[in-house]
Amino acid sequence: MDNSLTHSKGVVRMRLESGEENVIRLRVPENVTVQFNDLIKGAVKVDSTNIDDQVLVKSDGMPTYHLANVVDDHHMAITHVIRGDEWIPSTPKHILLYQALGWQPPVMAHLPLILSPTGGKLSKRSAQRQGIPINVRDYKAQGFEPQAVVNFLALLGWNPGTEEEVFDLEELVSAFSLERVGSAPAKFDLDKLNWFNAQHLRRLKTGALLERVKPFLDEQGMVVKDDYLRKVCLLVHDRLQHAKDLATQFSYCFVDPVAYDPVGVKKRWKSDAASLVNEYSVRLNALTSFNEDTVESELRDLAASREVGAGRIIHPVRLAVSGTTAGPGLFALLRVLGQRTCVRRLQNAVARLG
RNA sequence: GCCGCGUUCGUCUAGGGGUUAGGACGCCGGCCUUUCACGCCGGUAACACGGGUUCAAAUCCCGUACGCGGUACCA
Repeated sequence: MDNSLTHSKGVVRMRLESGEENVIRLRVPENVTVQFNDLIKGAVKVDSTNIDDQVLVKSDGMPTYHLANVVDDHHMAITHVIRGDEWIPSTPKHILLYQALGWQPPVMAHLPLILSPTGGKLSKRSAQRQGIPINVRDYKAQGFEPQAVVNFLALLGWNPGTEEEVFDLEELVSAFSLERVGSAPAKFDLDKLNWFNAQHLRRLKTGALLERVKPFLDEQGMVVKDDYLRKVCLLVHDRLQHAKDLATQFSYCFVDPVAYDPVGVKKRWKSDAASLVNEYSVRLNALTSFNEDTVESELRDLAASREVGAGRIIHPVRLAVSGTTAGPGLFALLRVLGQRTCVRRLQNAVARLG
């Protein structure tokens, strides 16, 4: 020990006057129990022998966090300190400081930590390795709904006491209380976040969805008129999990398919496909009123006259028009794509798939 | 090492002396359907372990194990 307590006053004064560097520490009382009542953890007790004499003012004259924090909070009249679990060990130091300064400590609440899915705290590095966005910017870039992220995070450690779990911000604000925050750490679950995202996306009105989705279309260099985009949104709204899905998974709503899913081709493009699709395209082209009903009755009519099941035409047409085997109801899709586009794509597929 | 905080399905959690231990995500099956989603219905799966206390313990107490955090003139 080399401090002012271990030397005579004379020596201390001499060393001070000689300009020797020094720090100012908190003199932690010996053998007392420092206790505080945490709103989340309950009573936390620490023996003062486990607390070092904390540096309060560094040798360069700057206060340490511990001092600054306490002084700041007091002067700002802070009533509640709500922070992560990792601060629990320094809280007794702060309590001691409040006592030393003769101030009333604020209410303390220590939130459980968010852990990586593999355990351990969710650091930037561990998160990235597991495909978990870490910066708010990354959540935006990946098309996460702000409300979904907040909702998901809020339910990590807190629960409303009911079985409700999808909350928008306002609902959350009125439902939340520190009393219902648990004290065990929680692992980040990307699957569940994705689910929350889909829930929140579905709650969006079409107009709002439009705005969410546009940046991702821009990113892909897709220029789309609002009224067409609106129709597409109406068509696929329930099938989106992330805002960017429209520009990726449903890109065929905006550009002709560049390839046809090989598995789908094998399964659905039978020997009579080209002939059926070709004939359907001729019929569509001749339509004077192009809507869901007319494209459907043309198709069923064709199926009947060729004596095949409707599926024998529906599946190849879907493949021709979207390049995939999955998607919205075919007739609604055709209606949205429009007559010219449908005819063109059907012809292309006949030419390319034979 | 020492100090602290934790431990209910794989994950998020409800429940806190007597419950068929509830819900959600995921997964599996079914229904719907031209496909895939959505939706709906059903299934899978948990009280870390050992001692107490008690008529009765997932629930209260102690210990162990395990996990996490903190141990700076960082925040």
